[in-house]
Amino acid sequence: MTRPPTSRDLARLAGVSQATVSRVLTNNPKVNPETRARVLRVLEEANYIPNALARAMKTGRTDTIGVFMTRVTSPFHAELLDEIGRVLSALGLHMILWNIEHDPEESVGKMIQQRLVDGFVLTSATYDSSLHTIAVASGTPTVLLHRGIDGLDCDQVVGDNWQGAYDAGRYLAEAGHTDIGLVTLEHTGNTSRDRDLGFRAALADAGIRIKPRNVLTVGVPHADGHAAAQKLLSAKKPPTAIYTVTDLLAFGILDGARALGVRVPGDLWVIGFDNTDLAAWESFDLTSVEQPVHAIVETGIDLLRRRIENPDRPAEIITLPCPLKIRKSTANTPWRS
Amino acid sequence: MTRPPTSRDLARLAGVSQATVSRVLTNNPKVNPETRARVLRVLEEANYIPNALARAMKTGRTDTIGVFMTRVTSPFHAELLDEIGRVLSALGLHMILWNIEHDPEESVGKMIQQRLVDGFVLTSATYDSSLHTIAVASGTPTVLLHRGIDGLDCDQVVGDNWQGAYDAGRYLAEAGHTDIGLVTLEHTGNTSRDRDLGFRAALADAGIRIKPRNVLTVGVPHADGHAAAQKLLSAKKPPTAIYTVTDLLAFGILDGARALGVRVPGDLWVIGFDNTDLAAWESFDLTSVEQPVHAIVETGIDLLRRRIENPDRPAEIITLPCPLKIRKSTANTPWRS
DNA sequence: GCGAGGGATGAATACGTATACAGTGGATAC
DNA sequence: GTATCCACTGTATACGTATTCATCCCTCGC
Repeated sequence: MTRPPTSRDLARLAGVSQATVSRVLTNNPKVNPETRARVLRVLEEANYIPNALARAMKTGRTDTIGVFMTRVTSPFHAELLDEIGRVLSALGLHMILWNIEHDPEESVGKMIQQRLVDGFVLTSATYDSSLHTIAVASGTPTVLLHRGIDGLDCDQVVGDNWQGAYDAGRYLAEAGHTDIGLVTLEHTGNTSRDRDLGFRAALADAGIRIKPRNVLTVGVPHADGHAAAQKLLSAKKPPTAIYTVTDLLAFGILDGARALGVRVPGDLWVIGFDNTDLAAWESFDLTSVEQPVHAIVETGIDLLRRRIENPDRPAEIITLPCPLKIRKSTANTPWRS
Repeated sequence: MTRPPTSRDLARLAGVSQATVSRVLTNNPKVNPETRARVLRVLEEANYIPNALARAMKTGRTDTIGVFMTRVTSPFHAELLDEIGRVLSALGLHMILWNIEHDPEESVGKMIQQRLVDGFVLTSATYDSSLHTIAVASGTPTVLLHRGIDGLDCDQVVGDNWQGAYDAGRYLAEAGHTDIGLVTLEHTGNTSRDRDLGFRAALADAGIRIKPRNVLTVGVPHADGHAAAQKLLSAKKPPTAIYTVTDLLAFGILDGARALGVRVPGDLWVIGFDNTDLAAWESFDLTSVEQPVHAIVETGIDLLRRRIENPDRPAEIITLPCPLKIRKSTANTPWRS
C-alpha cells in the first residue's frame, strides 16, 4: 500500500483528463458513452474509490449525519439508535455518534461547527442543555427525535407522550384502581414532563387523587426503580398499581416487587413507557405505552433530508400516537373484581 | 448564517497572513507571542472553528475512528459501544458507527477505502465475513475487539473466552452437577467457539459426559434461549444446570424456566457469559463469566492509536482474563448437598 | 561598519475533487 | 463554401487548510 490512486492517476491511465473522470463519477450526462465505458473499466480494474474528503470539501456535502444520544446501554436508546442506523444506512448515509454524557457540552458545540456532517439528529434534548440551541443557531439542518423542545424553531418528531400517559392512567382508573403510585423523573425534557402530566390528568379526570407519598421522583437507572418499589410497597397501605415513565424504571419496580414477594399482577399492577423489546420478556411481561420508534425515525430522517435539500422550509413538528400495549403485568379483568 | 469564516478571513481581520493563523492553530512555536495573542483574540471573537474537512485533506488525519458492530440492541454490544464511545471521546476522537447487519458488505468495503477514518474498530469479526480481510488489506490501521480471528495479522484484544468457559464448567463440576445442559451458538467466530470448547474441556477433565440431547445449538435472540430451556427442561430427566455462551441466551433460559415453574437455583443452576449490567438485576441475578469490557476497549484503542502513529508495528494479540462472577442463579453450596 | 545568523512572517503551493469556461471537431442549414 | 450549433473534452480554478520556501529585519560578534 503506497498512496491510493487518485482520479488524476486514472485519467492518465484511461487517456482522458481528470475532469472527464470526475464527470463519469458524478454521472454527468455530457460524456460520450464509449468514453464512459472505457473510464469505468479502468476505474473498475484499479478498484478506485473517490476520496470522500476531497469530494466533501468541493461539494459541501459529507453524506454524514451527526447523531447525539445519551446512555446507549438503556434499552430504549439502543433500539432507537439501531433504528436510526438502519434508516441512515439504507439511504447511503454515514452516522457519527456522539454521546453527550461523555462529551463536555462545549466540545460538542465545536464539533457542530466543524462542518463534518450535513445534519444533526438530537435524541436527548433537555431544557437545561443548550445543545439544540447551538445546533439550530449553527444553521446546520437539525431534527429532534423522541424528545422535543416547545417553541424551538426546528423540525421535531415525537411520540404523543401526554396522550399515551393519559391512556395508561385512564386504563388503571377504569380497572378500578384507586391507590395508584407514580414513579417519575425530573421534568428535564418534554418527554418526562408529558408522561407525568398526562397520567395525572387522566386520574384527575377520573376523580382519583394521588397521595403525595405515592409519588416519587427518581433518577434514570434500573436501581432507582427498584428502590422506589421498595419504598412504595413497604408502606402500611401500599398502592395497588404503579405507573412509571420509562420501561427501565418499570423493570426496576418489577424487580423490587419480586424481592418483596409482591405478586404481579395479583397484588400489584405495573405499567411502563416505551414498550422496549425487554418488556415482552417473560420475566417482565410488562404493560407499556408503545413508542412508535420506527415511524419516529423514518419520519424524522425524512424531514432532515428535506431540510438539507431546502434549508428554508418551515419547521414541522410531528406527533405520533403512542398506543398502550397490554401484557401480564396488568390483568385483563378489573382490579380485585 | 452565510458562509462560515475561514482562516483567511480571520487573517485579514488580524492583519496577518493566513499562514500565521494556521501556525497559531497548530501551536507552531515559531510565532511571536504578541502576534499569537492578537490572532487568538480575533479567533475567539469570531468564534472561529477550523473546517475539519480541509484540515483532514491536508494532514491525512480525520481524527475519526470507524466502528463496526452488530445488534446494538443486544445488552452486551450496547455496553461495548458505550465504552468505545467513552474512550474515543476522551481522546478527542469522533466515531463513525456502521452496523454490518444493515450495510451490505460490499458497501462497507467501499466505506473502508474512502479515507474518512484514521482507523477501524471491528467488534464482530466472524469467519464467514470478509470484512476484517478487506479492512486489513486496505492498509488502514485496524483493531479487533471482543472477537478475534486466528492467524490474522492485525491487532486484537479479546477476553480469554476459553479459560472463562473452562472455569464455569469446573465450577459446575466441582459443585456436583453431572447432568449439564449446554446452549451454544454456531462457531461463526472465535468467541462462540472458545466459550463452547472451553466448557466442554472442563467437563471432560472432570470426567463428566454431556449427553448429546442436552446440547442445543441455537440462534442469538432471547427467544432462542427461552425455547431451548423449554426443550431441555421438559425432558424426562432434565439437566440440573445449564451453561450458555451469552447472557442474552441465559436471560431467555431463565425466562423459559420461570414459565415452566422451574426454580433457580433450587431446581436448576444457570450460568451465562458477558456479565452484562442486566445480569445483576433481581429478575435474573445471573452467575456469569465477566468480560473485562473496560480493559478490552481501553487496551484496544491504545493499540489502534499506536498503530496509527506507527503503521509498521508488529501486530499484537492481547488476551485478558474473564473471571467468573457468581450470583444467585447458582447456589453457594454444592448441588443438592 | 559589516557579515552572519536567527526569529518571525508572507507568498506560494499542494491535498483530490467538481465545475465553469474555453476550446475542438463534426454535422447541419443556408 | 461558410456560418451555426451541438456534443464532447481539456484547461484552469476553487474548496480551506498546512507547510515549504523565500524574505525581511534585528541582533550579535568581530
